[in-house]
Amino acid sequence: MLDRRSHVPLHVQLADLLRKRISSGDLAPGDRLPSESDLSQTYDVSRPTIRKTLAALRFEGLIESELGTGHFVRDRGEPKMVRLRRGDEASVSLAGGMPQVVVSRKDGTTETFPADQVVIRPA
Amino acid sequence: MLDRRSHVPLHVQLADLLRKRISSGDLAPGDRLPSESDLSQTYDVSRPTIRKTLAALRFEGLIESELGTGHFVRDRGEPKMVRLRRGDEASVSLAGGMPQVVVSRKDGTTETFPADQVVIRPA
DNA sequence: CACGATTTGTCCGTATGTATC
DNA sequence: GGATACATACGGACAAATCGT
Repeated sequence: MLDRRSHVPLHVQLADLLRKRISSGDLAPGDRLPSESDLSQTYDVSRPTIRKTLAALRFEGLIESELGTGHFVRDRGEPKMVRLRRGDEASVSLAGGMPQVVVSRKDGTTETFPADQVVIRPA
Repeated sequence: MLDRRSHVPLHVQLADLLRKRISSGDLAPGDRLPSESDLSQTYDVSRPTIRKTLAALRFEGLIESELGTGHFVRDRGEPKMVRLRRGDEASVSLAGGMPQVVVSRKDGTTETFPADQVVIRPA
């Protein structure tokens, strides 16, 4: 499972492992992950290490976390199409919780979208 | 400084505070931030809380951390301009270390850029 | 409705390793 | 060698939200 002698941090190893379980379908969208205590026991690492792992997956948009309930594999719908007209521009904001794409329109208005669900196209 | 009675987590309050010190120029590019122990004392929070704050700023590209040396305000050059022609599309990848903008060209080639230094424009 | 169990969120303290000066 | 400083990992404590009894 995890290699303690490796110089790769445990939370990174564990994140890779869980990413594979998700992409393979072993953990499907909507599924609840084992609780942090369970994960802590089965992988024999501390809860802070578990939480660091889950924080990374949450940042990547792979899971959602609900207080008092659990961590769930996210259902990623169709990527939202964002079209840029002449004079518009888009950038990525990493501030705040989740990364977001900020679109500044020619008329001065701005829109924001979750960065992991956006495809940007011209026209 | 920090409001302990607020329901906003301390590391979030502190991150906001440091972001302002950076954007205001109080902390200029190249400057070394106070050590984690110093910050821990001056803001009267634990070192893990300090580290959570600095990790956020590092992820946003605001600071760099060097082992054994300190945390430094990053010198952010001009944002790189990425132009999208018809048939091109751009998306954001959060997997791996730093978020990146992936541009898929009409001809099948792809380019990647650090997400925090990119402005996307049509044409 | 009340209570307790479960689960995540936040915060603290500590220890060890390693790189830099 | 010694002091300083960041990286990783462990543990415990309490709060807040949810759910079943």
